[in-house]
Amino acid sequence: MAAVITSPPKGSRAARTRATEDRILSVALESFGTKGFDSVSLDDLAADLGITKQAILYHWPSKRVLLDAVIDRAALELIIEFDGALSEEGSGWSRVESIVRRIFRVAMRRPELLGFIREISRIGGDASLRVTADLEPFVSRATTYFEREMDEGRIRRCDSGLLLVSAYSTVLGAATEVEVLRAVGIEPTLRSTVVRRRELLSFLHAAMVAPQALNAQAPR
Amino acid sequence: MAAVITSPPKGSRAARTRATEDRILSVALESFGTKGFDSVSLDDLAADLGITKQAILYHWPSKRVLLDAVIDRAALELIIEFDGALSEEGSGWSRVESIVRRIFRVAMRRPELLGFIREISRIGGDASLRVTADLEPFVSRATTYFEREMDEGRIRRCDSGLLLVSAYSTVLGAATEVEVLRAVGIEPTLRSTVVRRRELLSFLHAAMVAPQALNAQAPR
DNA sequence: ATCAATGTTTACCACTTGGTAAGTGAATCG
DNA sequence: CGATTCACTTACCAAGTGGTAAACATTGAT
Repeated sequence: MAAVITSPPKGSRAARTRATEDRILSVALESFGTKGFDSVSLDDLAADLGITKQAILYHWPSKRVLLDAVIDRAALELIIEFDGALSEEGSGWSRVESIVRRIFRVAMRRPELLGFIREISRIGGDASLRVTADLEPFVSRATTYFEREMDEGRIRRCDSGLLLVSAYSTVLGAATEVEVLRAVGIEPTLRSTVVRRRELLSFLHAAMVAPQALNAQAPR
Repeated sequence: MAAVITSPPKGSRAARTRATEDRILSVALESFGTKGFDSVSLDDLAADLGITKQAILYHWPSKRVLLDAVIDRAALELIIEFDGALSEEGSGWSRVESIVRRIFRVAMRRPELLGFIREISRIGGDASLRVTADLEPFVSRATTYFEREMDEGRIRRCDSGLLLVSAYSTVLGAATEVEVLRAVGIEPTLRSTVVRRRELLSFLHAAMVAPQALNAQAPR
């Protein structure tokens, strides 16, 4: 996570540099996430940005290093999107529900972000390690949260890591398999998304909520 | 689905040709499924096969046409893997359970097959259309099956297409997100897979089985 | 005004890409 | 047996790849 938080004087050269780097990272994330890392050349990227490829290589010495920067940016955005959900008010289940809704919202509005994570998983190697490292604080926070919920009996006791990944992959799968929807003749509409989200919440509720948890209310 | 079923005389030239084409398709499916279509050059492919790239281009006029052939092969294998489950004995739920077990088995033994379908989804365009067309008979069969189960009250009534894709993407997600597993510090072992499959079956059971269905038994 | 640092472009390079053309040795067929 | 078809290789090619070098324009400090 190399992102610097402190912002330089507005309008300064440093600020403008950061702005173009931001623009590059943003377009790269979009392209890598939807088309795949190898399918996007630096020339493609530069053309999309209205600059030359050498301008990109000025800011990062190679395409591979640029990818690392995009990974950091993607992880940061993911954490921003989801981390807040962990701090929200409410009982165990309602917080889970809130996380699911967030993931669906992200999957609908920023499909390239989740697609990018998936792409990184496929690239494997150092890229995977990097995203793992970047997301570690969030994962650790989520795990701790689940553990506490279990301790207090609001969630059925189970392996918290497994629970996290099950929930993640389930939601991600359900939220992103748009092409599969098309394969069965369903144009992905808002309505079908709502239906599937409701189904999914019911799934998760059945799987996670401890039977004796009376402070958690079943969905639908 | 251009695959010819009739096999020519064994040992004949035509048979040997079909054998190398088979070998090429097999390696291409493996490579495209794990590394992605654009990440695998014809030279890479040929090197893996111990032949030259022009030998590949002799059998298919372009990389894109080869992809179509690989799509057909992947769809065929998928159908072979799953279609039998629809014909199996048992009540509504036990058949669903059997399908889920099959998908998990495929995800464990042939990850590149599911990875390839996902890759095709990302490529989109004609490739997606082709896999859609190839899988249509199976999808239609599965949908019909679900409709009948609903009519007979063994599965809760809902949109059968949505049910199919929900089940598919949920299972696929849970079965294939190995890298995400690693991200939360879980080395994918046989045990963790078993646990996740059990969780998932419980998910699906809750979502699909009609409450009044007494002939269906809840898992675990 | 000057000058150095900075961000970007033009020009270029070695290498890889998908694809073509022509040649070659073996199997098949008359 | 000889001609031919077939499966494949060697030899190329034009376009595109990531990356380097150097020229160039703009900014900010002196």
